[in-house]
Amino acid sequence: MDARTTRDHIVEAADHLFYRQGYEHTSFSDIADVVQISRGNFYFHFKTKDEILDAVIITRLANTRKMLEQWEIEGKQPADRIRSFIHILLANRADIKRYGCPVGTLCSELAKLSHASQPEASEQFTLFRTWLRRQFKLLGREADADALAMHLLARSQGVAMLANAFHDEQFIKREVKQMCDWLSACTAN
Amino acid sequence: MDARTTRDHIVEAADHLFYRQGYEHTSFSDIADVVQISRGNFYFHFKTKDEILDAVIITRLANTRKMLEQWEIEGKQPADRIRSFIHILLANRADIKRYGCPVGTLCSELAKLSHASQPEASEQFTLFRTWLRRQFKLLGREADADALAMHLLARSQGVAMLANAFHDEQFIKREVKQMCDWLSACTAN
DNA sequence: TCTCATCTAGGACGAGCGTCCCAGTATTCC
DNA sequence: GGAATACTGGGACGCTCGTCCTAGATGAGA
Repeated sequence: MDARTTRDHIVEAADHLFYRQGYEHTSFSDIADVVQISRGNFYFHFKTKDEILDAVIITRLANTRKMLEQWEIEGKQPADRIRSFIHILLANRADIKRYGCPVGTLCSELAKLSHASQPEASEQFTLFRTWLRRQFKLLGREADADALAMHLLARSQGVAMLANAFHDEQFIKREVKQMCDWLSACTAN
Repeated sequence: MDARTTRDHIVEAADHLFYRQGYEHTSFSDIADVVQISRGNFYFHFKTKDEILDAVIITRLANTRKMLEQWEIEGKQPADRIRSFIHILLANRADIKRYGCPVGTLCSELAKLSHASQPEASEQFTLFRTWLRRQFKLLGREADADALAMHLLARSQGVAMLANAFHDEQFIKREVKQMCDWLSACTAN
């Protein structure tokens, strides 16, 4: 296990814990326990907790970019691609029910902490927003593409929030169906 | 200043700080500083931090109930009442932009902390849900009243989340208008 | 084999946390 | 006026936190 992999393990564990317990509620010890290294060793890889957060955010951004590219390849029609976005709610519904949306919950936590990395966390929303906007433009909705992208983002965030609050997976399914119907109506226009 | 008012001041300050900084990030000292009492004195009124949280939630629930009753009186038509709900997003848009929705953010924070009071925090959503459901029933949407209530709740949560992430008040205005249009379409059906 | 950079474990540090105690001061009621 | 009660301030407690130091292990290249 060389330096890179140890570092990667730390980031991976931190990513996992930040999502499930929140950033502030996760301590160095928590992460060290998961990775099975001493807290002292930890310091060699990351000087501060903020550094870990930044590394986690960078990783998440990279993963999101990869996922969006994949959707772009897999979905031949823009509508298919947008449906891929909508369906992450279904794919991750068990986690969403328990922990909410990883993007949204981190953003709002960092906002309350007045944390310097809040803008970087929001960047993940921007990634989705830009990508969705492009798809809607390809759908012929040049004029209101950004508004549609934001609208869809907001709806998925709201669904994640309530599914978490009520611990209700069924609600996700119902709303996903509605969003797909809404998308079809958009295409028809 | 008798016991009741001091206690009320503490709850009021805690409510304020929990919203702006989050529950975990707010310390006894933070609250004591605002209320201008010593931390020792604090202990006389509340034995634990959880007790304060419970008091804050109870206060919020009471305020919400009062607000819903008020809307019920002011709005003659169910659609007017539902519009009152939608318009809190506008009325509180400055705070929402900076701190998100007080209900949603507390719920998701407590969910991550696996806090015992998470269900009580979610109760606030239930209050809105039940109230909205009744209004939709009065609108003649007996069959899908609950789904409509949840849908509207989710949309407002999503709007609050993104407005906070992007620090965008304008987005709130756009989405509020859309929600009102959606409501009109519901009535027309 | 020796050297040097990389990596590790363990623990020290100062600070802040939630909690708790207690001596002292008001206030109320007989 | 005295006693009981309600309330307050100051500070102690044990703990965990993020941070930081350092001696030693490891391994690759000369």
